[in-house]
This record gives sequence, structure tokens and C-alpha cells, in this order.
Amino acid sequence: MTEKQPQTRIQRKNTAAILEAALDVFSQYGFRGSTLDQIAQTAGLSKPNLLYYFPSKEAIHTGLLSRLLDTWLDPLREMDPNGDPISELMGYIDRKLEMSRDYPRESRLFANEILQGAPRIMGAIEGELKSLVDEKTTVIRQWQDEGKIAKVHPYHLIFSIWSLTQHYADFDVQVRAVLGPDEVDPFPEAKTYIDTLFTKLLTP
Amino acid sequence: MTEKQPQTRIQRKNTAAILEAALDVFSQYGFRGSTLDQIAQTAGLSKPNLLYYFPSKEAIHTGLLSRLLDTWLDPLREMDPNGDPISELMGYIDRKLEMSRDYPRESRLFANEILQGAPRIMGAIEGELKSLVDEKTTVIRQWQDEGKIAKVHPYHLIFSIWSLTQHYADFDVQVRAVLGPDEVDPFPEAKTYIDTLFTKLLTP
DNA sequence: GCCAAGTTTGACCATTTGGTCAGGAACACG
DNA sequence: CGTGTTCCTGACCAAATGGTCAAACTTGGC
Repeated sequence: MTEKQPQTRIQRKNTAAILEAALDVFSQYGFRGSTLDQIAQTAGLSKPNLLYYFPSKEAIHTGLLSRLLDTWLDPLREMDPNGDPISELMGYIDRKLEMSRDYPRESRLFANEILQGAPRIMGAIEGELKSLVDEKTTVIRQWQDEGKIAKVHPYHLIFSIWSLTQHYADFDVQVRAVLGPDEVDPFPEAKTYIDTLFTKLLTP
Repeated sequence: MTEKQPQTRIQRKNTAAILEAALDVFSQYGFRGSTLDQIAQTAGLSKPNLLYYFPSKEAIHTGLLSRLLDTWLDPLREMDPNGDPISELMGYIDRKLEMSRDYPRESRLFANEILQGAPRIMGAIEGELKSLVDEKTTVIRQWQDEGKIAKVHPYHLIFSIWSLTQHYADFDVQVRAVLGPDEVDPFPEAKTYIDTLFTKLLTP
């Protein structure tokens, strides 16, 4: 939070390379399963050089997470209380699915962290994330009271959007294995399916 | 696969204790993030004693996974092609949600494994799991052709059941954090929500 | 109560891991 | 082109990790 931005060209380039490499490694092996050597090698740097930019393994991890949480919540933030309820919700759902398609590593990074009890990100979940969800569920409840969308539990509605969309990033290998080698890209059909599901659920 | 069952009392007790402890530890930290010392301590044994019963860390892990996969697939296996389509599917969904409630560690163990690319269980996914899903999706397609349930993509239907139910085990800490400290048990409301969702989706 | 089989352990080992540090190389800038 | 700052590295360290082994201790059946 108390970081200075004025950095040299090299600093910017290397911290970016480190975070990119760390995303690769942490998202695949989780925090404890990842090693500094792995990250350093992926980033094309030496281990001591890594630690010149970040004081510790944990600092890289939390740096990544905090930098990413905002992006991750953007789709929900964009949901406009004054827009048309159904299209706002469907828009949110579609954006979330696109994020799973375009940023699967980010999804897996969070999944890993939450799976392990969120030891390094609990604060943000109880703070930022919860208050955003609280805010948006209030909007949803309003829409429901106005009869614009079906009355279903708002929090569980959010959970179901998260789980359905993130499943295609987090469980990608399983999805592809079950669909078989013919299916190249599961996302178009996933979008159709999910759109149908939520349309049927939300139409009053 | 080629194991002998006739064991002494002590063997049965200790292998059970080890697998129980390993489930605890592996499900929380993933394979690479877990240590033999941790498992040994949780099981109340010394590390060399662990390795008297299992030849290696990997053997414990694969032992766990193979022993668990069957249980994990049971709810789907029970789905009866000759029963009433809607109640068979809703029954499967309810059983799956109950498993998330009663066996969250098992769910997280699989989630961890799949997240990391399923390196130690890919075979079972491409074999056992895929063929069971193939079989059941055929049944679902039949039900759809008979007009008994709505025509939605059968594979994605299965994926959505998995993701929605397992979410409450895998992302438990997030669910509880978002719902706040007042909500003690999210499962009753989850069941209501999920039942509504799939009823609306599947009713033709 | 004896003895062979099954069980447990402390001590040990090689490797890996997160992290340090002194010094050298590259760079910015007057 | 000189010099202070930034950047980078090889060598190193202590702790942790997966795994071994010989020796000691239990156990079960006779």
C-alpha cells in the first residue's frame, strides 16, 4: 500500500517478469509447492536477483494476489444498478466466463489460495470482496422486489456464477479429458449452456 | 491393484490412520506442499514408521486417490436409467451436495489434484471417470429425446452439477466469509437454491 | 515362556529450499 | 570519462525434506 511508483526501466521490466513467472508457477503448484528457483528460472533471472526485487517468497505471492484481486472483481463492479436487471446479470456472467477463458492462471491462483484456507488473502476476502458482494446483493434484492428477476437467494446466485464460470478454468484438464480429444474448445458450448441456465433461473 | 488384504490388526489400524492423516494434510496443502513429517505427526507415528507401511510419499497419495475415486463416483453410478428422469437427476444432485457437506476433505483433495493438472490421476479421469460420464450422458440424451427433461448439453449439465455442489466444499472459507459470521451452515440454503436452479433448468 | 515374525525407532544421509552477502558489472548523469 | 547508484552473481548457509538402515522392541502362536 505504501509503495513508490517512480522506478527505473529495468525495475519495471524485471518485476513484471517476476510476477508473470510467479503467476505461472504459483497457479500450478500453490504457494508451498512452488520454489524460488522455479520462479527465477521461469522469469529468466537468478535466485538472488529475484530476491533483489522482492524480499521473500511470501512477498511475491502477496504482491501477485493484491495486484490481481482488483482485476478479478472488475466484472462484478461493472454491474450497473440502473441498467436492465436481466442483461446486467447476464453481462456479468458472460464477462466472468470470458475471464476464465482468458485468464485461467489467475483463476487457479485464487482457487489454490482459497482451497488452502486463504491464509494469505483472508483479509481481502472479508473486506474488499465481501463488501462488494454485499453491495451487489442489495441491488439484486431490489431487482427482485421490483419483480424484474426471479426471487432466488442473492448470495448463492453469486456463488453459482463464480463456481460455474471458474470451473472451466480451474478444472480445465478434467473438462477436456471428459469431453475427449475431439472437442478443442469447450467455451462456446459452455457459454450457451450457462446462458440458458441463468436465463431460465432468472426470468420471473 | 495387486494388493493382498490379509493383514494383521496393527497393519489395518496404522494404514487407516496414515490414510486418514494424509487426507487431512494433502487436502489442505496439495501434494508438493505436504510433508511426510506433517502426515506422520498427524497420524501419531514416526516418519520411518510411515515408510514401513508405504514405500514413499507418492504411494500414500496415489493410495488415497484410488481408494477415494470410487466413493466419489458412487452418487453418479446410482443414477438409474429406468427411474423417473427428473427425480433421478435431482437425487444425484442432492447426493452430490451431501458429499460436499460430509466429505469436504475428499473434495479438496481432488480439487487440488485437478488444479495442478492431475499429474497423478489423469489415467483414472480419462478411463473410469470418462466412461462413466459417457454412459450417463447417453442416458440423459435418451431422456431428452423422450421429452422427459429439457434439452441442454449433457456434458455441461454434469459439469455444472459438479461445480455447483463441490464449490461448497472447495471454497468453503470464501462462502463462509462472504455470508458473514451469522450464517452458521450454508448448506440448507444451498440445497434450496440448487434445487430451484436445476428444477427450472430441467423442466421441459 | 520361547522364538520367529512383525513393528518401531534413533541416527543418519543426500538433496532441496528460502535466504544472505561481499564483491563485481552495468548504468546514469554530470 | 569519471563516479555514485543500481543491478547482478557465485559462493555460501541453516533448516527442512524424502528416504535408509541396523538395531531394538512387541506380538502372536505354540
